[in-house]
Amino acid sequence: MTADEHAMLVRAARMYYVDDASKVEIAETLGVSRFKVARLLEQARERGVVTITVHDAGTLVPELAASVATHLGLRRAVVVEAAGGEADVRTEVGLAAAHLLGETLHEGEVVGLAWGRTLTAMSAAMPPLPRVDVVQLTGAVGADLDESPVEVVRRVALRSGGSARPIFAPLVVDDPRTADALRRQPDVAAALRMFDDVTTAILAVGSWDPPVSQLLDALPPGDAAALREEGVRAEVATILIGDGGEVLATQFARRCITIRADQLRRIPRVIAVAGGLAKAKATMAVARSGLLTELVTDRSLAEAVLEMPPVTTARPEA
Amino acid sequence: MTADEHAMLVRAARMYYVDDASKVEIAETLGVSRFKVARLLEQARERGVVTITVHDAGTLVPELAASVATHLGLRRAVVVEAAGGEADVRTEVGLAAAHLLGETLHEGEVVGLAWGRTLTAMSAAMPPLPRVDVVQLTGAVGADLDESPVEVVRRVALRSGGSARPIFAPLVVDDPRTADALRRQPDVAAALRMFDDVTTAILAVGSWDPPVSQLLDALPPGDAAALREEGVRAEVATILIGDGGEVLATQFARRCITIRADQLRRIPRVIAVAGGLAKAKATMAVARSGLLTELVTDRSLAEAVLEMPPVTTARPEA
DNA sequence: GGATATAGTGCTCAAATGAGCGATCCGCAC
DNA sequence: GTGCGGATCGCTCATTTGAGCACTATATCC
Repeated sequence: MTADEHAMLVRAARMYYVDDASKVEIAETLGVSRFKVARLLEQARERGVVTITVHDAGTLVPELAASVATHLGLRRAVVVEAAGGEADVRTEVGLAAAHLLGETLHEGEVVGLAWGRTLTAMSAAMPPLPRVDVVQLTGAVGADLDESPVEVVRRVALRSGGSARPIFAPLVVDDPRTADALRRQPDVAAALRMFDDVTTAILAVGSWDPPVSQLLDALPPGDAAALREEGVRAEVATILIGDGGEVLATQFARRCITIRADQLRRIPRVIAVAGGLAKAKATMAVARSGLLTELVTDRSLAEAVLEMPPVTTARPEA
Repeated sequence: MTADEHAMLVRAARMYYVDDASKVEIAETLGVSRFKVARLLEQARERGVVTITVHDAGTLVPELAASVATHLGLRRAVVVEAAGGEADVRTEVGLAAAHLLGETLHEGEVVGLAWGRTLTAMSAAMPPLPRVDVVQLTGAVGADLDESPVEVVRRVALRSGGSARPIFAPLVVDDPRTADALRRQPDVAAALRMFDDVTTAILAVGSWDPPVSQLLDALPPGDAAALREEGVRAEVATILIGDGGEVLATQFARRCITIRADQLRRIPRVIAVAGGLAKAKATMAVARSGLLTELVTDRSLAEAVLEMPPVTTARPEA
């Protein structure tokens, strides 16, 4: 093909697709028949001079969602399309979780929130909610106020008009004694008592292998290495989980201000929010733990967990 | 907008743009009127759910080319669109240079070739050429055989069916004495004699500030620093040039096996090939040197040099 | 309640477009 | 020259599509 032909291809493509000119107009401008123009445009698409992309990020994939729910023994799953990097995936999955809450929360519920970048994204996209009370399920971590559990709780409560019960205490402290003392703090104790009233909990999934976890990032290297030795592969709300879904009762737990697995198990609705291939193994482990009732995720994670053996021990129906 | 509406938008867009379904078909599938479908598709484009891109890389921009030729005092300029990174720009500009040669070389010419990644790209895209003899204008540099001047010469000669006269000697040696000895080598001497017969020379432009030059990369750091001190800002075929276009006669030149500026000036047609914003200043300097008669470049470099003061000292007509 | 925007919907009719077809042109073998 | 693909071109005719308009539902203000 000559340079002239190519130039004509590009010119026709510009006029048709960018300037919305009709093929007849283009034909007149270029001095060729309208049929020629049609053939040029056809070629332009074949050769990749013109590319048309449909961005389906954010679209629900109900068929996949149904398979995933069955496969993981959950009452419901939500699967969205997501493209791009980790941050984009988090935004999409967070948005989907926000929508899910917007559509399914009932007035008067008590919502428990863990934290993580995905939940930060969720709280940022939260639509108006019915009046619910919101409680933080774990202590606070990290210096970045914008991503802290407190902020997540604040924003969700704001959208609902209900009360917010944050926990102004560190998630992990140096020894069990300090943790006990903190738990006795009136404000903290009030939050912990509220755990028994939670009707819907929202959790992010942390992966330890590969390491995609805000908790893991925040932990002192010594702790992280020791826990990994003990078989930790995933975590939700600072509850540590092994590959087979077993909840690992570690000394570490005594140093954390957070909800316990037995408490979480009594909550009627527990939603995990996690996207991206890297979190697939961890999400599978969490699903096996039987702590969850629902999952919000993206296509890549959904397809990955469907490749793994199904979860057989379903959580009892609510 | 609800998630359902969004899903419908995406679905309609997929069917129309990807599967080439008619709006009537889509209307039937989705159970809405064809007008609704038309409006959905309109929205899809407005909202960026559907994006249409016309890739015009490689298209000539004749208006710019004319301005650049005038501005730089050249007989001709070729300007192409190029998008993407440095490598993409080199490919496009190289392709344009290859086309230019394919269209303008005459049988029996003697073509002199310098080297550089742009010229490597050019030689890779070379169309069949009339029978011409090809001579290498500089010694060889670097370990990468694929990018060596010898390879460039070989490929161009191959496309034309004419003879190739490579220079199997290093471009730079440690002292002038060695260089002299090399220049007396029969094969090298034959090439050097051929410089006087060259009718068309093709040169890449090396930039020293910012540093975008294969020569600069290949030079010992000591040499490079010293030459930069002497005011070198650009180079073509190892001829070193200052900001004002002055050819810098350095001791360094005596250690190089390469064409001299005075020889280059006697060649009737000297084409520089260079693309990318980073090479704009260097290309301008080379243009001021009066060594060139033509330039092949991309839009970004063309627009950049048009922002600089014009070249007043044109090279005499051939 | 009633008047008035406002957005969304589906219609008609004319213009734009695609599918398929025969005409034409070119390169090549005989 | 003659005959034979193969490619390209522009035609007709049926289908698809867009522009503009009238209609309806909903919200909003008086």
